[in-house]
Amino acid sequence: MTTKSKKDQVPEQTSADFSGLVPVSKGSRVYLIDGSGYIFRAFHALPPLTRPSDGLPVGAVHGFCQMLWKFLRETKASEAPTHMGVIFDAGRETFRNEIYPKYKAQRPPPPEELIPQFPLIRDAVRAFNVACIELDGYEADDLIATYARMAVDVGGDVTIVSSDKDLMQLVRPGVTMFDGMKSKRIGRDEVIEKFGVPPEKVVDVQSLAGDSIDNVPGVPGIGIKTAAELIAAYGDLDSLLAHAGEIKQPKRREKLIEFAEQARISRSLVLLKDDVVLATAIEALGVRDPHVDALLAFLRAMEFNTLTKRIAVGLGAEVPPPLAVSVGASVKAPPQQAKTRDLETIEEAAPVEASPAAAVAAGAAIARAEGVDRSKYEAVTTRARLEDWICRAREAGRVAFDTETTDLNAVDAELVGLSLAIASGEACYVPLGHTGPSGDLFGGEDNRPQQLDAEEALALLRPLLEDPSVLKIGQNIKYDMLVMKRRGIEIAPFDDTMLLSYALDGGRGQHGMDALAERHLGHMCMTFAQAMGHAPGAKKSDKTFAAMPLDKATEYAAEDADVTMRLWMTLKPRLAAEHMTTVYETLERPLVPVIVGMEHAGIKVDRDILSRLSNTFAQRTVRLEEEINGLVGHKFNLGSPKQLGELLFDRLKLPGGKKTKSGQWETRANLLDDLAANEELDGDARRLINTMLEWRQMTKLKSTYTDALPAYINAETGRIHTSYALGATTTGRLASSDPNLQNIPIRTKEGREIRTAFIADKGMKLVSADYSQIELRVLAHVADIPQLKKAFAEGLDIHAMTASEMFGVPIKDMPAEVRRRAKAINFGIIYGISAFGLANQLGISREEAGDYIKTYFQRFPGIRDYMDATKKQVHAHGHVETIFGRRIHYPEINTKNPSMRGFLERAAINAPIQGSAADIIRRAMIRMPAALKIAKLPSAKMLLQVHDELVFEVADSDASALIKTACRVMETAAEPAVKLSVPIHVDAKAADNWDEAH
DNA sequence: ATCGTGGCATA
DNA sequence: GTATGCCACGATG
Repeated sequence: MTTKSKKDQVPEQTSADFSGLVPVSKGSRVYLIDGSGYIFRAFHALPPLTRPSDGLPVGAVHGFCQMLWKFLRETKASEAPTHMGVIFDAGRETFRNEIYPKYKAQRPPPPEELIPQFPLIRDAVRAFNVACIELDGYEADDLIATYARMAVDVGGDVTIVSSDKDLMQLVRPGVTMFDGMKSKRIGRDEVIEKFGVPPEKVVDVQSLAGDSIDNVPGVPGIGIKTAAELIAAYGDLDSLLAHAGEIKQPKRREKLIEFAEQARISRSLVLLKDDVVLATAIEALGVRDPHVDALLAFLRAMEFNTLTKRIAVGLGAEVPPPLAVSVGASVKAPPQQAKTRDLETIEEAAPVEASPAAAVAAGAAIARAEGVDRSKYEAVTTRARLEDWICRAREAGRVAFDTETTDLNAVDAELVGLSLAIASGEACYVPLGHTGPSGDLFGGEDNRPQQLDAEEALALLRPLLEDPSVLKIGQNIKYDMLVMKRRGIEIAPFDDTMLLSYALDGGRGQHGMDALAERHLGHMCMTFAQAMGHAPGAKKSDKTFAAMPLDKATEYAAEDADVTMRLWMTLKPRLAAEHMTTVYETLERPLVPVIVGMEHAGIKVDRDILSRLSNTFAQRTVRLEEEINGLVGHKFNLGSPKQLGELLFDRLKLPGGKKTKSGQWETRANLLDDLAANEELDGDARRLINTMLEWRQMTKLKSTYTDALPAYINAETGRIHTSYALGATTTGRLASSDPNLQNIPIRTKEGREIRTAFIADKGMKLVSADYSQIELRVLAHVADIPQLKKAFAEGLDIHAMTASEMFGVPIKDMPAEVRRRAKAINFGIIYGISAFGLANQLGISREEAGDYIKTYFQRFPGIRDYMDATKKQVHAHGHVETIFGRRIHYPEINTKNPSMRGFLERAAINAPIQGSAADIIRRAMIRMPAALKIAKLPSAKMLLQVHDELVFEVADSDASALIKTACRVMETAAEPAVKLSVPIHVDAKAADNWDEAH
């Protein structure tokens, strides 16, 4: 086993021992590569390139890989670097924006094609096994300055690979720059040539000259030439400004006096910070050999055929076979050499079929090679052992991570322990908060098992969890991110096996770990009950993870991390092979931190309002109950549909009774409504039914909402923190639970009262922004229905238009009933209409409903075409797609059971419509935090999503600005990936509570 | 305690 | 007719 041999080389485990870390000392040759510079150059200097199979833009990734490979080869041969790192800018906002808000403010956002390539390029760096470094709040240049200083301090030799003039201030003895494009060293002389002053005065010159690209103001009218002249004459900026009055030229003198402060601000912007507190130690930059398999798999997945071969040959590795190629993948990069062409031809000739691609097979094979052996897991209880695991995670560049807590609800959960896995079968558990076997109030303390102090362990783990060069892999990592966020740790970068499965296999089953382990690894995970069964504690409620003995906890927890790592190895390669990278990278993964923020924020709820409503509902319930008992003459359980059905249809022999499939009398509200409308009924029976309906409404509102919600108010925050499931629905919608805040009543007056309990904090407003008719608009677009598109373009009442088109009634003074029918039909269309369902909905005969549908199809023939095409597609391929490429599978679609098939066909018709709408709001949500930041709305927080509605909380004074930004983001969310052929409209309103805001 | 069923809240 | 989650009941273990 690799673990063993590695450990064998390290006889002692002490806190100072970081196997794999290489200290920097005299003679070290440290290479710091300006990653962002590389990216932009790769992007702009090279022609655009898209991945043949799915059109994902990958030009910058390709150029970057090419440049990095060339650089690695050349320097390895000539200069033998000892340390190397690629350093990236982390985000738009840095500490410089605090000094000067306009810094880099006018810089346009990166081109759309470049955005999905940023994470891929980081993946590439990791695959090359080069340290991949970034830090929130700092520019790459500051990190480079810091590493350079550290290296020089101990006598190392630094090369900064960049041609950015902003880095020239760092040149000094021991530090040179290298322009990879021109293959030219930049030393002291070259800096003097560029700036007219030596490197140590570059900052002074830049402070005067400013920089229009970065929006560094400088002093107007002074460029590099003049600045250099002045600095040469006066020595430095401060002396110059002190003696500004002595300057001969009047214009120059006045400007220097007037803009002295601006020059000083400019200096603080230009001066690089060389004492950043780093997340990645410089020792971790030690040069390592590439991960050959990972690198080649990555290049294959990107479909860089020539580059894959070139690098495979360069590494002396076997050229991996190409991935399974789909129909559209015949376009290949032209071969560059005769020799390459031969290889290409051989590859083309090789049989390529729909079987799993080589990378996929390889990943799955490793994941399954050895069965899960719980006895091999380690319980980590010493600092030294934890440091060893962290170190190995760093070396591997990735780690599966899982937390164990006291509660399934992440905002209430207390951390009990966490597990790590570095490779298949290599996993450990770090207990932190176990109470021990007799976990009662009195004896618990003494029985606490020996374990690391939580604070100490987290302090060691934080740099790993936040290390941009180590990928953290989780299963439903949203949960772990929330738990860690509450301890001040932001996990990044990450992958989520649940979301990988969701993107790949939506509709093919559940995406929980147990289901995935069984499906992909043939492994049955230990259940919580199994592990817990061995713990003492009479009451179920006592059985939290904290009480579990360490041996069982280790088996259970480490297995989770092990299985997660194996699932990642199985699923991640499929992403590229099955062309789901764009879906995962643009619709799934980026949503996780957004949801984490929303769940963390929660929404304020007024306990008193709910309690008052509960009382009102209780009183009304009692009165209704008395009335019903009086009418019936004896007591029965009103909440039992069985008893009610027997009363109405067996004893009172009321007409129109229908049975459910289990033989019970049906007593749904719909049916009771019809029953009450029946002329044959006497007054008492009618009163009974109507009272019963009212009783049901009252008890529903009370039990599901006003009684249940207060229990969810978090004691610390006073707010309700719902949980959003990201992989629960087949269509791409989110699901809300614990509590479900996506089904808070709105239709009835009494129900809507409940919404008044959802309030904004003091000095704040709630803003609700909702898409108008989003699904019908999507339908108009995907089915290409001219009348619908025209109606939306003109802002007409869409249901009235439908009614007018179908029944020939003028829109003006249209009877409400006519419009209601048209509305029902419109919804029916979205749901994959059937005469049976429409008849049910409208309370008309099946024949009449069938006629409506016929008329509808005559007036809008495109709808029938769309439905037929969708059915054809799903039968032929077993899946349908949203407009953004999300796939929804229907593996059972060809079932012989006709009613089942009908159901699946309707679901398949609905899925692209509901799913595309879900994707649109996902895109809006993903963009929202950055948009709020740019719009300078730090008080605004997104709190809730209700399928076509987003709820925000914002300072009173910013409400109207938020409405503007939120609407813009939501209305343009489909772009630029898809330009809809209908306008998208969003309504938004601010108020003190959710009822008034909606 | 846990499960299936009926019923009902939302988009 | 689509997509969810939660409640109470009543039968099961």
